[in-house]
Amino acid sequence: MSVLRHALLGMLAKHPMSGYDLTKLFDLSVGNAWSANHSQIYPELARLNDAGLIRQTGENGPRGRKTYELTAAGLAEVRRWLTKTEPDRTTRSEITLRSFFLWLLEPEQAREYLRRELHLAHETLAGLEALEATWQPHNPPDRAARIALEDGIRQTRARAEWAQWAIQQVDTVADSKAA
Amino acid sequence: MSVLRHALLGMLAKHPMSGYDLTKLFDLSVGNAWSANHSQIYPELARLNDAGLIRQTGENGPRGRKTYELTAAGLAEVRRWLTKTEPDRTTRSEITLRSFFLWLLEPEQAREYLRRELHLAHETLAGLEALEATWQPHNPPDRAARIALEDGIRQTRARAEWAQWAIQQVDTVADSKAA
DNA sequence: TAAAGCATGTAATCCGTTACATGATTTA
DNA sequence: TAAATCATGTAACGGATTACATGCTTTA
Repeated sequence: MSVLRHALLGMLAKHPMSGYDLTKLFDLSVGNAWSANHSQIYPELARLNDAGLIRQTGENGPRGRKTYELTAAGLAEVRRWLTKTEPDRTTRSEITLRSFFLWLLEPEQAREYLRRELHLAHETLAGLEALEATWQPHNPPDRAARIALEDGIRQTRARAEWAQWAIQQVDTVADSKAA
Repeated sequence: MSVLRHALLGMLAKHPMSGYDLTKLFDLSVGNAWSANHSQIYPELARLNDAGLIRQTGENGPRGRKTYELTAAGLAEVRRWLTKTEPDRTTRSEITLRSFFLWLLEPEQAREYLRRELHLAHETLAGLEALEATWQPHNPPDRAARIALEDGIRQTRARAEWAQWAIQQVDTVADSKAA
């Protein structure tokens, strides 16, 4: 059932990796869609190994590094997950939640909150667009990553535009009161 | 620290409500931003009551209904949360995560996945826009809810447009291979 | 040689979901 | 009178974060 399980299998489908590599990936590209800490990853890798969905390749490296590769059963399992199970589509956004309660603040405080979100969204967007600019996908995994990146860009842009719009709403109401 | 705690306080700021009412609210308006089950809400209300942030108003109703109202300390706490603490901005999107792994599927399976997301986003969008159309906010809480709703609309629209774009990407690659 | 980075693991705690459990009232 | 809805609670389990814990290797 678990998402992390299948995320790990999917990431190992590209090429063999260690728990450390996977942890770093969750901080970078994949991190825009899902995150996980090493403390969650290592035990899960051990379970996937026991289940025969991944297998440790050869020896441990000089620093105790363990590299895992996907097995045929593991690949079949990612594909089953992608085609036969429904993703959880519930979204949890603390940003949106907080906006429900902006009426509890002074207009200037509400504006401050929204301006900060606008600023942060712009920053994130700049980072993603910089990544996009240098991204010339020439193979299937990179093309898929490009599609995932595009989603991040569009979501972030939508958030920035929303914050801009919301600031105007607060301004309009504050103006009508001042008048 | 917890988000649920402050969500409950914020919701009770509008007017007194029972755990049952709050549970329903998490399924409706607020549900687009955050969700919670009654099994999580009831114990949390008991804790908030013990902490003096909310208070039970008068008697239990005929069906054992307990209505809670926000205390002055509770209101101060929501405001502190909104102005002095940072929201968690990490997004977890199983939809986006899965798109990283679309290269493991046949193009037609990938298209099917994206078409379904497109369809569902359109459905959600239609629902939110219908809500928007009937929403004439005349008071501060409703204006804030309108801002939150706008975020949901824009995020959902961005997701739909992304799915459309992604289908084209898959088509283009599939075509270039067929040619 | 000290700091930064590589590399893996376990334990405690918290949050969220699912399941279990009960009982009153309204409506068909 | 049976079903739907109102209404509240607890318990078990699983997933995620934070903290604890260790040790090697490369670089400044």
